[in-house]
Amino acid sequence: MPTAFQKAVWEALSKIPRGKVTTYGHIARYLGTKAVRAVGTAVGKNPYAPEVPCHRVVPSNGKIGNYSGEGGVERKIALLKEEGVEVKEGKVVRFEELLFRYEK
DNA sequence: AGCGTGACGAACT
DNA sequence: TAGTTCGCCACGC
Repeated sequence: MPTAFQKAVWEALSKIPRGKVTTYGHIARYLGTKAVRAVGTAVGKNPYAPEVPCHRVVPSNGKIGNYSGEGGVERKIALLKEEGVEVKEGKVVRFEELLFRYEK
């Protein structure tokens, strides 16, 4: 049974447009919490992947971060590339340009 | 209620 | 610049 917090996180994920990425920090800010770790925990337990684009979430340093789904990080990178997000040497290329910013 | 863990972030050394 | 420390809080035990 998903908690209200997790549903909120997944809903935020679903707002990310194809070919873009966002960060855990942005999601946390959007949800009104300072605990990005809680967001990471919730995203990691996403049972709807890849229906919910959890692979479009990366750390604020522009790297890929982690992925609990099938194939791990490599799979995450493959999914991003298919959407037009370039990934080189474990990090997102032109990260700031591809960064999706939530509206308040 | 307390403790450890976690797909992180920012500050500090 | 890299590595460490602390903070954050949801969740399971």
